[in-house]
Amino acid sequence: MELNQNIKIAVDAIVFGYSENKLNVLLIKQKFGVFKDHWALVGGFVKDGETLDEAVNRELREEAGITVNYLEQLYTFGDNVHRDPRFRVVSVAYFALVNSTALQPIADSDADEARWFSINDIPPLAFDHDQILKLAYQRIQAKLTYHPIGFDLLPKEFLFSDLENLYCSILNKEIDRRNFRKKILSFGIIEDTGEYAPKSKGRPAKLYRFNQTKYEQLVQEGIFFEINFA
Amino acid sequence: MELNQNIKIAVDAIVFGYSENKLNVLLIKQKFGVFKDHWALVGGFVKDGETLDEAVNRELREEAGITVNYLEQLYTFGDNVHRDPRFRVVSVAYFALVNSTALQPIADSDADEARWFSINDIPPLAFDHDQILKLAYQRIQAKLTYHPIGFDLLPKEFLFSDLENLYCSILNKEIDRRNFRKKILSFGIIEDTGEYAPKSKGRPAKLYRFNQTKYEQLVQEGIFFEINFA
DNA sequence: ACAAAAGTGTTAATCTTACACCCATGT
DNA sequence: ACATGGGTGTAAGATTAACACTTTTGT
Repeated sequence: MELNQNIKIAVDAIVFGYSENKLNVLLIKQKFGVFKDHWALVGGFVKDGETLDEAVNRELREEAGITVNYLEQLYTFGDNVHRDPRFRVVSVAYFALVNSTALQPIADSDADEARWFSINDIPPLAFDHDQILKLAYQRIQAKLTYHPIGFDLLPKEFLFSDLENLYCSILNKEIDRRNFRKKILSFGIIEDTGEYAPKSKGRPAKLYRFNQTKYEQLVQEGIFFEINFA
Repeated sequence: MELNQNIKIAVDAIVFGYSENKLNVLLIKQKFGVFKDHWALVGGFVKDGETLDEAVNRELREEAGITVNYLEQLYTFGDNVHRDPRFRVVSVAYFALVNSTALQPIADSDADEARWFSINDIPPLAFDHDQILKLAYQRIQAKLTYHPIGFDLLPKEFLFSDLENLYCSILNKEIDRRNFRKKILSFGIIEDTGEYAPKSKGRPAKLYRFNQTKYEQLVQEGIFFEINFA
């Protein structure tokens, strides 16, 4: 057994947020190294006694002062031996969603700067992070069509039109409002709060909330949340 | 940046094969260490200059003398810090399929022994390999219902009933033969060879083959191979 | 002629799609 | 009264699900 291995292991997180009908990605500016002043995903090396999950959460806290709502492993990037110019690094990439209310304050940041970028306006990224982001974007699109992850991007109470716009803007397509509403309501995982949105233009809109308990119950029963529409 | 990291990186492969209407998994007997004489997945440490893909393929060759038909990354196991009792190992698990004709000869094996086990008759496994196998089994079941991976488990020419049995036995359910045939044929990715199977009992059965070219063309067009049946 | 596995169509039920007008409020 | 966004139903079309008999061969 070759114990003389010289490969480092890192984690990276693609954090998606949603605000003002736009999907955003959290990036941090590199402070050191070849990629100094380039934007990059949140990430860093795993500590010896730390699980991968712990490492991601720690980096999210340290670099961006953020706690995420949803976290899943995305893919492990280790087929480009020179993805990091310093030495060989294998990176386990994670896919994260934050509630839009967490979008504003990027506190505790020990990175030079941490910012949200619209998915349509991403600067050149350090390392192979553009590739990782591309995969994450595909994942969020695919996942949205068979799992109700949209709620992890919205505030606790939201309008039906928010949900609708979220689907439209992430999937980049028009959807039929009536069919969408019917489908989502048919799952029975969101409920009317009885409240109305703060007054704005037009007819007042009902506020809805996601019913986590009901959701878990349905998952138990093996229900599949497929959303097919135009 | 903490360069003083003491974590090793390994790859493991869950190799599925199919023969005599049974799904099989390739296991090797451990030669050394705490788990000596336990069965384990094919796998080993990644070499410094080697990609993860190369590492898996090398291990498959060295430990089992096998070349696989389909290989995809499954999941990276790194949340149990003590999954290997010797030191910390993060393992990138791969999911592989081999054509059933490759099932018999396990040549070149530098493992004490390498054998196929029926999925229903798996011995206790070393490390956390039972957990990895469980995930791989879920993956093959899920994947079968939306991707035509069954062909990577069958010989080049096969009977419709082989394909039917493959779905039944992997998914553990009865299927309606007529509806199944209709669905599969509707994709247009398999074709009649014009040949018939070696004579056996009953009416002679046509031999079919998978049309890789047509398949890729359809993927290009964005067709989704969903298979829903009883 | 019979046993064994292969091959084949139709119908009802369900789900999906397409589509347009009224409602409640603020200005 | 009108502008704005919210809320709602129905009918045609497509897909899925349920179902059993005939064909071809070997024995």
